[in-house]
Amino acid sequence: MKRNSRLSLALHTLGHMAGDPARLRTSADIADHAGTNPVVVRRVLGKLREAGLLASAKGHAGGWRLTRSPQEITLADVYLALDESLVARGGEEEVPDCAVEHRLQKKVAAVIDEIERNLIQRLGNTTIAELKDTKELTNDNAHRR
Amino acid sequence: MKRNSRLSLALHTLGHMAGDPARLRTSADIADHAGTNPVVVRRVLGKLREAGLLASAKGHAGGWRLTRSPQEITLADVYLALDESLVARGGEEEVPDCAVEHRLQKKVAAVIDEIERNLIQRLGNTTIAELKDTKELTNDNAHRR
DNA sequence: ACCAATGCAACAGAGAAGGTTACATTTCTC
DNA sequence: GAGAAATGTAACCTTCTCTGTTGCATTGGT
Repeated sequence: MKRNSRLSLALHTLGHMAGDPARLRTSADIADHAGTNPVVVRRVLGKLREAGLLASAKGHAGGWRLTRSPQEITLADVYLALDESLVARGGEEEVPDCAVEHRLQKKVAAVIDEIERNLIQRLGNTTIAELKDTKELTNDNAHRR
Repeated sequence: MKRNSRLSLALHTLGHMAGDPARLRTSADIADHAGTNPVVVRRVLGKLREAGLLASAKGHAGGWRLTRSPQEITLADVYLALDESLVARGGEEEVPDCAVEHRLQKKVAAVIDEIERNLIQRLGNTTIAELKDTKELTNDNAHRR
């Protein structure tokens, strides 16, 4: 994994969870499958827990599971939960004294915002149920929300 | 400046050049105005020269100028010249053995590609002439291409 | 000849992100 | 209650990317 690995890791994990929602998975299992570290997994999945997509159980038989049906979790939910932006914003904080700079920032910001909304809307059209294992995928397109 | 500074710097500079296309500007002047370093300016503007948007003259009275009318240079031209991506792609090179990962990459890649095309199209609707100083901006919306 | 500019390579420094270790805490099982 | 197995979290290292900087060769006008 390299870049956007948080989002990739999150979606990858949720995709597997969607295939067997009952199973409780440990961060060690997940890290093993994803080729990364349990702490990294907990960092990422912790964000999803804050957003209410996952629940974690501490202690001996602890682990992670979905809190909703896979059909009710879209890629947009995950994207927003990580508050990542695939669309990179600029410095934003600097108020320019230069007129060109000022006009430029407004123009670019407007485009970026629109693109971001567009992105979220498109991500909202796919659920994590559509990522799970093939044999279960076929008879599942019926109950999309 | 912080992130996306190459694109910002490029657009900022071209915005000023659009206000007075005849004037030859040195990288030192530009760097001074933009609050950065002449070498950084040359790096960025060099990309724009490769793309044919700018010409540079070496030697004593050297400097930079536009090669086309400001109305004929869109933000998309600049964006593409820098081959930057506001939309961050993932690792791309890794071919996953995992079915979920594979399906995921295809889904995400499709969305990203569409967003990127959308972005470029929108950027193509604005020319650098629309960034220049206000007094010259008013009577200039007439000859948009 | 001299000066002022670009072109370019090499390196330093900051910042972000993943990876890693360590440890406290929780909870199940015995 | 003891111990094992899990999360939660902080601290640190490493790597990567990008900007900034220095230095120098080259070019071209005066």
